[in-house]
Formats: sequence, structure tokens, C-alpha cells
Amino acid sequence: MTEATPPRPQTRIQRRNTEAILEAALEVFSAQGFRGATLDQIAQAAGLSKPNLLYYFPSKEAIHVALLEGLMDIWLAPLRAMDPAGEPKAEIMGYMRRKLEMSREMPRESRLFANEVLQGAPRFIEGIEGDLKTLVDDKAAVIGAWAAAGKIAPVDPYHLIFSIWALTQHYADFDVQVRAVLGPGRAPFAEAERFLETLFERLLAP
Amino acid sequence: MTEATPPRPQTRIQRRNTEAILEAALEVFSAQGFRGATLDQIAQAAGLSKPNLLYYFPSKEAIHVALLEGLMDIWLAPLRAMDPAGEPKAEIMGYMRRKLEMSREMPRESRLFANEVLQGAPRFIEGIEGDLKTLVDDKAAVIGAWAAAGKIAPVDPYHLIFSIWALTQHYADFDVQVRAVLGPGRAPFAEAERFLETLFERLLAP
DNA sequence: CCTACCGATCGGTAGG
DNA sequence: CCTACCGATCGGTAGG
Repeated sequence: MTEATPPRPQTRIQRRNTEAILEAALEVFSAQGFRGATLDQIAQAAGLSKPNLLYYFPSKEAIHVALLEGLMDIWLAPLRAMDPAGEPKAEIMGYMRRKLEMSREMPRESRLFANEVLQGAPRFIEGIEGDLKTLVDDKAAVIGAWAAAGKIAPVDPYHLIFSIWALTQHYADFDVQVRAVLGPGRAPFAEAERFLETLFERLLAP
Repeated sequence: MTEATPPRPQTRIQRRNTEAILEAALEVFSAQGFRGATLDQIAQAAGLSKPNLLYYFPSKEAIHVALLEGLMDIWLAPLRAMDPAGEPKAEIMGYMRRKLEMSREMPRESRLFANEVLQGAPRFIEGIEGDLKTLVDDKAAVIGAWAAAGKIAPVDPYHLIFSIWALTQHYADFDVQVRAVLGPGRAPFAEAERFLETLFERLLAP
């Protein structure tokens, strides 16, 4: 866990291979989970030999940690963009919409984090207790102030954030189940957007 | 996949061992996922040797399939109990409460299904397309009729059911993250109950 | 950056 | 000749 990032300085080839490895790792880890994934699968998807893979990252765990850390900023961007100076309900609705958009556009990333947290976040707990908790505490205070000022309904800010996570990530993480239950000819994400807009409009109305 | 259940008739010892295996498999599969779990872990948790384990079930996959099938009825009971003749809002709120209670009392079962669906439900897709879809179609029709009659707000019944799944299972599946973000001295499930009661009251009000 | 490997552990099965 | 097992090991594959 000490050396999660590849050696520097990097040549163009090294940068390209590092990118290919992380892309391949995202594909494989998100579909199989950490233990289910193999270095051979990742190496093949990246178009590298396994020994070459292990030249760039010292271990399977190092790839996984680098992947999670590299995605953390992107993953938290929608919440980070919630503006304390903005119009309260519009800011929360905007956050929900960005998060749902993320589930649609980045389902592999969603499943990667889901797999990790579901199994107790053994390689990620410091990220949750660090960046994530700090950001959520910050934004929960903002939402709490909006509620106290009567701009939105008086709801628990933490559970409001949890509800946005749960409702939007569900469509990425349980995509197979959602599509199987809805049957063919439906558009889960478009339907979800309308449903969630109604849900949060009604929940937040002061 | 032909012989997922142990031989019959069973002695008392056989019934006890079969129960111990399924309990151990729930513990291990829910925490590690299918590929992450090993027969050795399951055997040890069940207090049996691995060869004895494989006397009762022919393979790792057979244990997993038997476990999912055996839990299906319990898992669907809360939705099944929703009464078409009952008071609409009370029936939906009751379903939500039973589902949240299930997340609190049976988090391992929740994580078992979550692990499976998250990875594309390779050993479970027929259960989703069969029993689950049939039941959801049935109950969605009931909810749709309630909405059409103006007893509840006009919401998409399928996405209403998805929202109950997402919001209640989140507290079991992402328990580690919820607790890490909330910090010590909080009661996630008690808080969730109050929050979700508010949320669905507001969503469903005609 | 490849060929050739290792200690260990995987799911599953042998004889008794 | 059945049941309910055990100690030891199978062929292959894991991470490294």
C-alpha cells in the first residue's frame, strides 16, 4: 500500500500503458470484484503481459488502490459542485441530476465503488473516513442551514444525501435487475429522471 | 445445477449439517461474494471437513444456488404481503417499513443478493426474470390502480418499488459507509425510518 | 518487456 | 451393502 503509483518520470509509452492498465482494471474489477478479478484478465484487457503489468504496479492491490484514488475526485465532483450561494432546491435537484447522469455514463465506476463498500471497504475505508466524510459534513451543514432558513423542507441532511446516492446508484449497480423487471422497450434512466424529479420536488417543498 | 438439494430422506444429522452449511455459506458468500468465497471457509464455518461439505452439495455453485433459492420466498415476503384490499398509502408505507426492518435484521441476505445482482446475476437471472418479475408486475398493477383511482399520487409503480428497494437496502448494503459518514453515536436504521416515513408520506400524498 | 517459473491455494475427488 | 464421514491428494490456477 506504500507505492500505489507507478514510477516517475514517465515516457509516453509508460503513460499510455498506465492508462490502459487502469482502464482495463476498471472493466475487470467493476464486473468481478477484487477477489474475482485476475491479473491475467487485466493484463489481457490492457494488451500487456502479466509481468509487464507488474512492472507498472507492484501488486493486484496496488492497481485497485490507484484506481479508487484516481476516481475519487471525479466521483465526488457532483456533490462538490453544490453551491452554498445558489438557490437551495435547484442546487439539490441539480446534484441529484448530475449523480443520475453519472450512473448512466459511468456505471462501471459506480459498480467498482459498490463492490468495494459492499464487502466492507477493506481497501477504501480511509477514503470514506477522509475525503468523503469531510465533504459530506460540509455539504450537510449547507443543506441544514437551508432547511433551518425554511428554504427547503426540514429533512435530515445526511439521510437526504444518502437517499440521492441510493436512488441514483441503484440504476447503475442493479441495472441487470432493473431491466429484467421492466422488460424490453423501456428506458430506465429516462424514466428514473422523471420519477426522481417528482420525488425530490415533493420531498423538498417547504 | 441439476441436483442443488442434498439427498433424501434425511436423518437428523443430515438436516442439522445441511442447515449449518447454508448458514455458513450465507456468512461467507455475503461477505466475500461468490468468487471471493472458498469452500474451505464455508466448511470451517460450518464445522465440517471439505469432503463432508461436498457430500451434502456437489459443488460450490450448488451451495450458492440452493442458498439463493431457499431465501427467495423470505426475501419477497414483504412485497407479497402488500394487500390489494388494504388502504393504499398504509399498504405502501407498511411495505417500506417491512423492507427496512429486513435490511436491519437480515443484512447478510441483502448483501448476498446485492453481490449477485451487482455482478450481473449470472447464477440468479432466472429467479429475477421469473418469481421476482411476476410478483413485481402483479403489485405494480395494484399500485397503478390505486394511483388511477386517486388514492395516492400518480407515480410510476415500478420506479416506486425500485425506490423502496434502493432506499431500504442501501442501509444494509452500504452499512460501513453510512456509519463512517454519520460518525459514532448515531442509529442509522432508526434515523432512516423517520426519514423514509417523511419521504414516502410526501411522495404519495394525492 | 518476454519466457519460464515458484510457493500456495483453488474446487473437487481418490481410497478406505 | 448402506450411511456418514476422514486423511490425503488430484489436476489446474492463483498472485507474484
